[in-house]
Amino acid sequence: MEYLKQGKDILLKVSDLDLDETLDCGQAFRWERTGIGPDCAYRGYMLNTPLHVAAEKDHFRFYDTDEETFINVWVPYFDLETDYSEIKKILSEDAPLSKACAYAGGIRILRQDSWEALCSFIISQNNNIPRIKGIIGRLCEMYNGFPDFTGMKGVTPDDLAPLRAGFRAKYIADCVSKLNSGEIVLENIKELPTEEIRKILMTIKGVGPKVADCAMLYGMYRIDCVPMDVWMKRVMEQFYPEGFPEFVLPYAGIAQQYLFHYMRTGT
DNA sequence: TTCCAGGCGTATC
DNA sequence: GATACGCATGGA
Repeated sequence: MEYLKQGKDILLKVSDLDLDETLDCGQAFRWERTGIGPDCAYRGYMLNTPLHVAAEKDHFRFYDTDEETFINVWVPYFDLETDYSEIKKILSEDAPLSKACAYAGGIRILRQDSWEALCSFIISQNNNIPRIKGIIGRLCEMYNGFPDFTGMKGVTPDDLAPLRAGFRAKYIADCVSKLNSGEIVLENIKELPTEEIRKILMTIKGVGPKVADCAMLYGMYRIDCVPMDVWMKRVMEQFYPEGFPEFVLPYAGIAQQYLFHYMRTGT
């Protein structure tokens, strides 16, 4: 990974990054493609830090981005200091994973904010991606940006009716309540063993194993977590009835992302 | 009209 | 602990 400043923009050179594969593969819901066809560009946010990013010939252009924001926000968000070539090399020892990596090798795991990821994946349950985006979009309209949970203190399901989140409104309210009371402190539990974090997150109404694993994988960078949705269950039944091979386990969450995308959009 | 969507809570055995 | 069923909403 290397970058240079060009006027107000930052130009990034990095391998193993495809904006479509990374920003539009169901791990984050606040990115909109602005480019037409091969002219690939996105606008979106990490919490309330905006970004307009475009893929150009041999680099990515981060429009109107100062160096401090780039280093502190976007380098970790896009996981730019992780060598995905090396990880793919390891994973490709396995046949199905080799295909999945070749199919969409530009996927990266986005290191999102823990609260934003938790809230987003509570909304994601039994839901489709366009509607998830709609609900989160209305949440941001309601609070003039993605709210911090402290800004939602005392919120009731009725208050959230304009989101049209359906039965998920009461889950969001319970999550907000537990975070504001201090019953759960995300910054603290981040450091605990994965199993303990999962158990704590699952005390929130509407957070089961799948949502908890998404919150950990995307919001706490626990890349050993494998969110088991309907697609991954099919993958596991079909290719890994005995579970992943041992050498995959440390990167199982990343493997999951390649396989999930391959299963959903590939052949 | 019916079915389904990156699940989960609840009831029941 | 395993298995069925309802759940809000909206698009196909």
